[in-house]
Order: sequence, then structure tokens, then C-alpha cells
Amino acid sequence: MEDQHHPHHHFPRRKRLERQLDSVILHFDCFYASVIENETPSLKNLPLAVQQKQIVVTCNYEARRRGLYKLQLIKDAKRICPEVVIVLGEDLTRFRDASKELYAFLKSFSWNGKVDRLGFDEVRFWLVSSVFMDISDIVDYNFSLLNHNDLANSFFCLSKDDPTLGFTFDAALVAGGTYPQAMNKTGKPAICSIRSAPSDCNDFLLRLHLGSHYARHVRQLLETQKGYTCTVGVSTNKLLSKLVGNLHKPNGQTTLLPPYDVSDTNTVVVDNVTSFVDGHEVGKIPGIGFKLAQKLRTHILGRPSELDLSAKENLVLRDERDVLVRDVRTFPGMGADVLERLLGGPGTPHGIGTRVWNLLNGFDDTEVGLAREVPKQISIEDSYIRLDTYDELLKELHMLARSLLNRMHTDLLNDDDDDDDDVDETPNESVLDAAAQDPKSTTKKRWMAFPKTIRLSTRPRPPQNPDGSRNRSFARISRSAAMPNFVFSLRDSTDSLADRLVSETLIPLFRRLHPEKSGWNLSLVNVAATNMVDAASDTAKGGVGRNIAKMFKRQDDVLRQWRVEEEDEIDLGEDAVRIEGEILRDADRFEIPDEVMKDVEAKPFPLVNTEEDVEQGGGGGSALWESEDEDMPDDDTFHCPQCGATLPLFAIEAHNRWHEQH
DNA sequence: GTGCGACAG
DNA sequence: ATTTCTGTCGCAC
Repeated sequence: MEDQHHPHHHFPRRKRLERQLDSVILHFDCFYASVIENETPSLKNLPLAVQQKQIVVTCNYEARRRGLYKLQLIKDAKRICPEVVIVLGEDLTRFRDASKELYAFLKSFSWNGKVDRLGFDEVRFWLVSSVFMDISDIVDYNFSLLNHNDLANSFFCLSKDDPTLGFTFDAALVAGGTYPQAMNKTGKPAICSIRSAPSDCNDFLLRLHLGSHYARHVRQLLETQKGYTCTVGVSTNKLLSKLVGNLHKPNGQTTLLPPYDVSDTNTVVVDNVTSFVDGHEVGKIPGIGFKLAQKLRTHILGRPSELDLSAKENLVLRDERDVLVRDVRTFPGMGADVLERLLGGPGTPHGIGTRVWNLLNGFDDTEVGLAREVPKQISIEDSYIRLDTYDELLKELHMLARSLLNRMHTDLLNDDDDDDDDVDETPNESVLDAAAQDPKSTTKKRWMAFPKTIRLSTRPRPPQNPDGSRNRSFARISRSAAMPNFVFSLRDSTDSLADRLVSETLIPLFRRLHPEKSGWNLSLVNVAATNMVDAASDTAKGGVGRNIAKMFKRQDDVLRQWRVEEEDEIDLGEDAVRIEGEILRDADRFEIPDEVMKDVEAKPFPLVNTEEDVEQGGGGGSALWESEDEDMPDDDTFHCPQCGATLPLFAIEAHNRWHEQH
């Protein structure tokens, strides 16, 4: 939620905090236990737990009813509920797919495109997808259509172009639940009537009503068309809509009712935003994580909270009362400055005091829809009880490399409809297996961004203590290198690319990380693609000129590297082969001078292995451990930002001409 | 640019 | 008695 920096930060200096009431924000929570239930409807009413490693990462409501919970050990879960259905959730691709589908679906209900997954990532806190939608424009438009004399017979218009598209509703009523909960005589939650609200809130309240009806409409379609149930919060900013949505779940929605501001009315001592946020434990506020909450609790209690001292069982927690937002907010002297001193410091983001103070007061000016289209980094990791043999390591690195490549494909490749371009394109030339995904369209995949760096991180198992007990350290160590260009190839199979990545890049990195040939024992391995560089953004139409400029700049860079290496006479032989390997693969696509083609050889596939390498221990056996240069020289090839092709330097001009002609 | 830690979910 | 898999940012060098 915090990760968006918006360029326009010219908020007029407000006298005091003043609520911004002109937006209507929806927050959708979709529970992925329902993804599995969708796939296998027979599971619907059974207790269902998703397992990762030794723990339950999430479970459905039936399982919760029987006492299962998140982060519970599988062993305990089975003891408490022997009939629980366990689903392996190590492979997140199904959930990512579902998340993407959900996101696309919700986006189709937005007019302004302000739809936002929490952060960039689709899957946030374990198999729950969280999406914000700013529907201020839709609400504004429909507000202007209201007949204030006959709210009960309103029509919600779903399209500015087609006034017949929409649904009828009662604008005097809110759809779904509310905070505070309205009660009728029977004691059951009742529908809140606008006529009972303070009159000066009417317009604002009406807009929230509109938002709630739109939310209900979208939820209904999501369920009937996609089969997902979700929970929705309706309010004026991300913080509030996310928090308030929690009040009716699963499969419900909640609207945070006015007054949002005490100045709205003289009859109310505290506004609903304040009373609502006040009741939350500090750590429950999105944006206040474990560490911040810990510092806040310590400050308020005057001692470390026992909640924070190693969660050492409920006995200790007996008398411990939660520290609520109210406790912090009303603490003597509390304010942004005090918080800045308390929470700030080396290594913490600037302005944290103000941000937290705002959150405590229900303010959140982060906007919806400014999420990046591509992540800054993609990483894959796995943890291990024990990973200390070279064999296993190779296997794991290969798995991680394959996953990383797959993620790069799903997250960094654009589907690009090329119906006006490439008229004489042969089907074969189309890259990747676009056909497998969408056989009908001539869809081409194109890289939206290129990670320039690859990083390998490990978490060595904490050193076995002399005194016998375990030491808790989760420190990671890492090394990085240039991302080899071949990973962007869209023709080679992921498996062979992964092989190459492991042997040519990851193993050398690992060697830098753990120079000892044995003796290491890892509890975690992570492979990351970082240092993301956007491909030219507007290649679709008329962006070619700019791209050519970029390409020449890049060509210059690469040529300079080349020259340096040439002068230094660094082991050119092998690289020359690699370059020619690329030439060979690209020769069928681009015109390449015959004199260059004539002495092309296939690149020998790098051999990776083996047990001997590790077990020979002493001075010398492993070829892998003996290579001279630490850094893998970058492939001296060029990848075209327009089509993703990898091609040799000298082919750039011809390639540009090719693009100009097509 | 590299490596690490803090932090959030 | 936990530690699961990401992603972002800022600091020191």
C-alpha cells in the first residue's frame, strides 16, 4: 500500500488534518481457499487446509470452525481435525493465475483504470488476493443522475455511452453491512435509511450508498461469472476500506458510514472513522507491521509488551491487554513529531512519523491505480531443513531457475496484439508458445522490462551452538552478476535455459558465496531477477524512432565492453563461441551476412556436475570450482526491445530496417 | 553498482 | 515451538 510514490505531491498545506471525502474506494478480499473449492466442488463443505512445508498456510472457514488456523503445524492440524483435507500449496501458479483473472475482471468494472493489487504482487499474505478500486468517477456520474425526490427508484448507470445499461436500486438504502451497525427493533442488523442520518451528511452518505450498490453488483457478477466469493469494504481511502471490509466476512461487504469528521455535526463527540480505527490493535493497521507495533507498544506501556517477548505461550499473555490505536493516539504528547523520533532512525524511511500518525487517525492519501506495471524485482526461494550436498543443490537451483524463468515470462512478457503489423509473418515465426495459450489470435510476446542483474542468496543454517542449543539468525548472504542475455530468448525451452542459467551463472555465484567446497548447510536459497529496466514503453505506434536511438546507445555500450575485453585479451575463445551460438539461433530470422555465418559452430552444452566435484574435496578435481574469472562476461548480444529477439551486434542495423519495413 | 538489513504482508 | 515466500526501500561502501 505504501509503495507508490506519486509525483504530484502538492497538497495545499492544510490547517489541520482534514478528511478527503471526495473519493469512494472499494477494497476486495478474495480468499483462495475458494480457488481450490472451485476446482473441486466436492471439497466445498469439508475442512480444507493448504500446506506448505510443515505448516498450514491457510484454510477455509469450515476448517477454522474446527479450530484450525494459519501458520499452524500440520501435525497439530491433523490431531485437532483428523478428517481435514490437505492440499499442497507450494506451487503458487494456480493462485497467481486466479489472482490475475480476478484482477482483470475487476479492472473491467473500472472506468478510470484505478485498480490496484496490494503492492504489485498478486498474492499477498498467503492466498488472499487484495484489490483496491477507485470508483469516484462512477459514483460522481451516478450521483449526478439521482432524482433526490425519488431515491427509492434509482437506476445505476454502468456506462456513460449506453444509458440503458445498468440496474435499478434504492439509493436511500445502503447495500450490505455498515459500521456502525444499524439495528432495528428486532435486534437484527437493519438497513440504514438515509432519512435517519444527519442532514448535512446526505450528499456524502448518498455517495457511499452508491458505492455500496456498485460493490454489491460487482460481487454478484464475480460470483455468478467466475465463481469467487469475496469480501468488500466501502469507504473513502485505502486504509479505511480495507479495514472496514473485515467486519462482514466471508462473502459480505461493509460500508463505513458518516460522520467522518466531528466538524460535520455538533451532536457527535467522536466521528465514526476515529471510533472505528481506535478500536484496532496497533499491529492490525496495514502499514504498521511487527516492528513498528512493537516500538509503539513499548512506548505506551513503558516496558516491552509481553506479546512481543518471544510468543512464549498463552500463560504469559493472560493479563496482557492489547495496545489499541486509541491508546497510542491519545497518549500524552503524541503526534507526528514524537512518532518520528520514536520510530525513525537509521535505516528507516523518512517521514515515518507523519505516515503512522496519519494512519492512526484514519488518513491515507496513497492513491489507487499507480502501481507499477512491472515489478522492480522477481524472486523465487525455497527453504530447507537441510541442504548440504552438491547434488541436491543442483537440483534445487535448477528448480528455482525454472520457476524464475516462468515468473519472468508471466510477469514481464506482454501480450501484444499485432494485427496491423507483421502482415506477412509466418505462424512459425511467432515467438514462445503463444499459440498454446490463445490459438486464435496472432499474439506475440514481448518483454516489457529486462532485469539486468541476477542475484543468488542463501541463508546458512545458524552455526551449531557450542552450548548445545539453537541460535536464531535469519541473515542472508548474497552475490549478484549480470543477467545473461540468453534468458530472454523466447525460442529455447525453459528447461534448457534453466540448465544454462544454473551452470553458467548460478553455480559461479554460489561458488563466490560459498568458496568452501563442502561444509555449507543451507536453510534457504533465493534466486532473484533485479535491476529492472523498462523496455521502451510506447513501441506500439510511432515509438520506433525513439527505440532506435535507445538501441544505438545500447549498441555503443556493448561495443565499448567488447573493445575493453578485446584489449585485455580476456579468454575470448569461449565467448566467441557463445556469440556464435546466438548467431546460429537467430540466423533463420534475420539476414546475417554469409561471411559471418560460415564459421558458426554450435555452442557446446555446458556440463554440470557432479558428486565427484564435491566429494573430491582437496585441491583440484572440479572444473566448476577451478575456472579463473569470477564474473560471467555478459553475452555480447543485443535484445530488441520491440520484439524481444536476441541478435548479434552487427545485426542491429539490419534488424532496425526490418522493423521499419514491417 | 553491490551487499545487507529493516520492514511489510 | 515459527520462519513461510515474496517485495520495497535505505544505508554503507
